[in-house]
Amino acid sequence: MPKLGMEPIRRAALVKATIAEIGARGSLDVTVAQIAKAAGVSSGLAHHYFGGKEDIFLAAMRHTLTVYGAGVRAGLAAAGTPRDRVEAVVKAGFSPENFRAEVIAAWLNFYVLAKTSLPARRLLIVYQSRLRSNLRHALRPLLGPRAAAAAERVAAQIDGLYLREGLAARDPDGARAAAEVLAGLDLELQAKAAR
Amino acid sequence: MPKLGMEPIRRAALVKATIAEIGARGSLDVTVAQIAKAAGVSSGLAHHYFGGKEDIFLAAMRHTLTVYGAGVRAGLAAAGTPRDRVEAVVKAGFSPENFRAEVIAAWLNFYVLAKTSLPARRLLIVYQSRLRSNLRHALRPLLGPRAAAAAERVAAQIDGLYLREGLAARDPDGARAAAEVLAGLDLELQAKAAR
DNA sequence: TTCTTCGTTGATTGACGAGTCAATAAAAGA
DNA sequence: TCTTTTATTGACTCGTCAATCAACGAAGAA
Repeated sequence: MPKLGMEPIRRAALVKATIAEIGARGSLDVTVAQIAKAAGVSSGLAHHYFGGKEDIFLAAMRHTLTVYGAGVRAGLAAAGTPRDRVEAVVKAGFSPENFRAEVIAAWLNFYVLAKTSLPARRLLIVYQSRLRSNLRHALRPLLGPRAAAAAERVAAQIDGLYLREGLAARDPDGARAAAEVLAGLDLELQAKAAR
Repeated sequence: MPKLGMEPIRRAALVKATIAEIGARGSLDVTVAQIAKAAGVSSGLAHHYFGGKEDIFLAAMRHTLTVYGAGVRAGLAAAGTPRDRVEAVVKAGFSPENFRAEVIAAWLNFYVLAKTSLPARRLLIVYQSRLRSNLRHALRPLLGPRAAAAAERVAAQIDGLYLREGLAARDPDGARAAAEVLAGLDLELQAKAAR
């Protein structure tokens, strides 16, 4: 059986299974055995490729962050105007890829993990910093010195909408959430114009 | 020893200890034994007065919600102008009483619990509904038909700021967070005025 | 005083789960 | 062919923790 080079395949399968299981059970108390089973391997193998449970979660977290980051970059690359750039950053967070029940449940899990795991906390802080940085840069041409404060508000809105959606899924495609944040953005622009 | 009427005292002590332990450990994996010890009683007693661990958490949740609700009502009662009413609702969430590391950690815990426990989910939904309702009513005189959308944005900002503060405490008295939300509120008012 | 009820303890049980380990099997290399 | 390396399993160990339970002490009732 053992064809060589299984490692990346297994790792990917386990990461995917981790997010899927968290979402499916709706619970964050997922056991290694459950994850392994969902990935079609034994629990021993999960420990073999990852050091332990926390490493599995961290890998899932990195994967989620990577997917999100790729979405942001793709959106930015396709954006023409500054306004497009802002929309790209906002919409990346609410894209069907990221704004799914499983992924949102995983995010919540990461916040919990970050309470006790230093690497997890670092990862989350990196994400938050990037999100704010992206928003600031995209908003700068539109709002000038007001960009920083506006970025904070928009970022908080995004996080808050994630939390709400995680509690009671009612916006499966994320369209409403994105529209809501962009409506808030328009307020920032109007306030600037009114000066 | 047993003086009569211990039940409410013990329940209160256990609820308080629950929130304190969650905050102190920084972890949401708090054991009944830890809570009981912090409350100065045995683990058996915790099971005696509450049915089980989940009931203890639910009681702590209800307590947190009650404290928060009382804060909102007190603020509203002291508010004169509509603007004061909005500020009261916002500031209640960031008052030193509610916006403490322990309480924020407890909130995160409740969100996790809500994923698996129906009563917990219901309680959180009640809270969210109340928050939005309070904001809508307070904003109505200021924004008219725009009040509902503005309330959603403000509520999302509040939740998002809680999440951020829970990750890396950097705003111990909540002053910055409250100011940030109120700055967002001013945008809503300016946009209305600019029509 | 005797009985009942409330308050309280801590040892115990039973379940569950993370992580280990010895064993097996298949490919690749010598 | 023989050996080494990689892949894989599942039983086992060890610890933890929620929940139970038998027992005890103290206050009030009869």
